[in-house]
Amino acid sequence: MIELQYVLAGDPVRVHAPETDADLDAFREWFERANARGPIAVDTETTGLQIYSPGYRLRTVQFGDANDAWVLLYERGGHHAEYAREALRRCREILIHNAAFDWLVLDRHAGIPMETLAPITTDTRILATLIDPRAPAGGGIGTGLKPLSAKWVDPAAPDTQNGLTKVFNALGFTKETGWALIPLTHKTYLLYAGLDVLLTARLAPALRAELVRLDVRPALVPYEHTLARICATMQRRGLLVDQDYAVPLAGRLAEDAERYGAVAARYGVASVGSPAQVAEALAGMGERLTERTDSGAFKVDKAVLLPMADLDRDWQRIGARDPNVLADAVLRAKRAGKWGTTYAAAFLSNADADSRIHPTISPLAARTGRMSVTAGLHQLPSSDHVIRRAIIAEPGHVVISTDFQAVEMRVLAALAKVRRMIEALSAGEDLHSFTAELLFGKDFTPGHRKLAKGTGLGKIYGGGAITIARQTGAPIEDVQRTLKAYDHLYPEIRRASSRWQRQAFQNGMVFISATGRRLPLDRDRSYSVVNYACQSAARDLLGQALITAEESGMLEYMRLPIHDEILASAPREDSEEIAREFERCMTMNLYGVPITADAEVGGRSWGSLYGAAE
DNA sequence: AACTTCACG
DNA sequence: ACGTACGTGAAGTTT
Repeated sequence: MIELQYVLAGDPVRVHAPETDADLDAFREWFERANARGPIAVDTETTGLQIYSPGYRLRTVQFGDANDAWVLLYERGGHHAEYAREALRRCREILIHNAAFDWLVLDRHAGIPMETLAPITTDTRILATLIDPRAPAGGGIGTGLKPLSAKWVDPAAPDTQNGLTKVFNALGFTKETGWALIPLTHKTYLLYAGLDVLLTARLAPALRAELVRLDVRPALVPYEHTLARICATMQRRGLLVDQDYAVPLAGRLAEDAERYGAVAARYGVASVGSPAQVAEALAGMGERLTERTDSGAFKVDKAVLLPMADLDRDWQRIGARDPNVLADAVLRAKRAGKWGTTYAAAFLSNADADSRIHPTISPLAARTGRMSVTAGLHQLPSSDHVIRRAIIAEPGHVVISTDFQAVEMRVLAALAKVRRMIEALSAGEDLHSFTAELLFGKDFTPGHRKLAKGTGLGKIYGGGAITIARQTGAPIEDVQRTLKAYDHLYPEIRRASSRWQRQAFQNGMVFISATGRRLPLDRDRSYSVVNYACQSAARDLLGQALITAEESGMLEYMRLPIHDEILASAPREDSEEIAREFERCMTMNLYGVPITADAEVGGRSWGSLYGAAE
């Protein structure tokens, strides 16, 4: 037995790594007692983060309570692996920090189905996020094990991840390769593996006490754990990449990027990704750059370059000036480059041996509670079908996309009790048309509706006339007039904004959402409370829809949540019926305001919903 | 690591 | 008193 000592918050703690069968029996004895006493903290060490990549290995499985950690050398197989699996099957209650990762690792590499662990798991990361959802960049301490342990367990608790990186480097490995290459019984590796469960075990009661102290709605805890399980199930399933389509697509886009890059090079721009080079070359051609970035450099983004290339926001010729050839080349080179690398090539490199992408779906990611998805799948171009065409439904299936209709506006109407909005929505009216008619009369144009829509969204985001004008393309005077009329028409929005800001100020700059979620506000932009309230409540409507859909047996078809949409893959012959079921699951009522959903049944590829042939 | 840009809801 | 676009993930360049 390898035995290591450490001191946490003044208490001596022990890390044990069984080597012989007798050592493993000692583990089993400890486990039986600890398992009867209370929750067991669980963690794994693996060769990396790409759970579905070939050659991926589960190296250790750790079990622990507040004082003892046991690091089982799973990689050695035999009894080491058997004892770990047996313990996992026998656990009554477990604590994991960021459970989805370990669920999926153990599901894939230890044969422990996620479905057996999820119902007995408390995820300390979920608890921490319900206390403060902010990332360090957003002003919070973050939800990593290190910062949380420093705050709640021991300010001197080591940063086990960073500490290991240093060890890796000292051994001649890198941050990436070290996880796979470090000798299994390296003392620091075992110590830190053990500390992670000791810290998690100590974190859980502290976080629970804080949730009680802050009076956070208890129902949020099981709700978030259910969503974590549903999202992890979708992650495990993954999405199919059409290799035969994606491979040539990546090549074609790379060629396009190179061709347009060569044009830019003729004008002195060696690298189109360098704003400084682009700005200098454009200035040298006599173009006047006026907009500046936060740091004072000249801005040369798409909004600046499109008009210079005489293109509108849809890349159509305006006919207002001679197009600047460099601006045009930079725009095209950058778009082809981004689409090629961030999407097409990434699909291929992210796909597993079965051509499936398993994006990390974080159900509780943004400070508003919104979900996030990796591998670019939340940001695929929607203006064109070429990229989405590469993602396909299962063989014999078609793609179904069901989305809420104008959900954030409906949420605003419900939360701010906007009388005329509620009346219109209850009568089944199209909200933006309704607003346009009230503002511009019966003969309002599609442009008027667009302006009404842009102003409504601007209201939710907290935008001003200038920004809304830039977004909608409408003249500033029209926008200013519409904004004024909007306030007159729906006075409850401004009143709710003031009320919510006041509530937040009186509650330590934390707004409590409709579902009881804590939403910290930035003091200098408290106006954003309207956005936070709407975005957060809309996220919880999607969360509820995911849960309802699972209860209706739809989970096997679900592939991805996308803020106001559920993407699914379903057998072609049942697709219409399943689409109607998704609509039912997403149809609900928020304080008397109908929340409605609309399903679209496509062909084999996601691109079919964006104009692709199939 | 910071900055800039670009893709989405 | 007035006005402020919100939230993400990913890639490339510069420091």
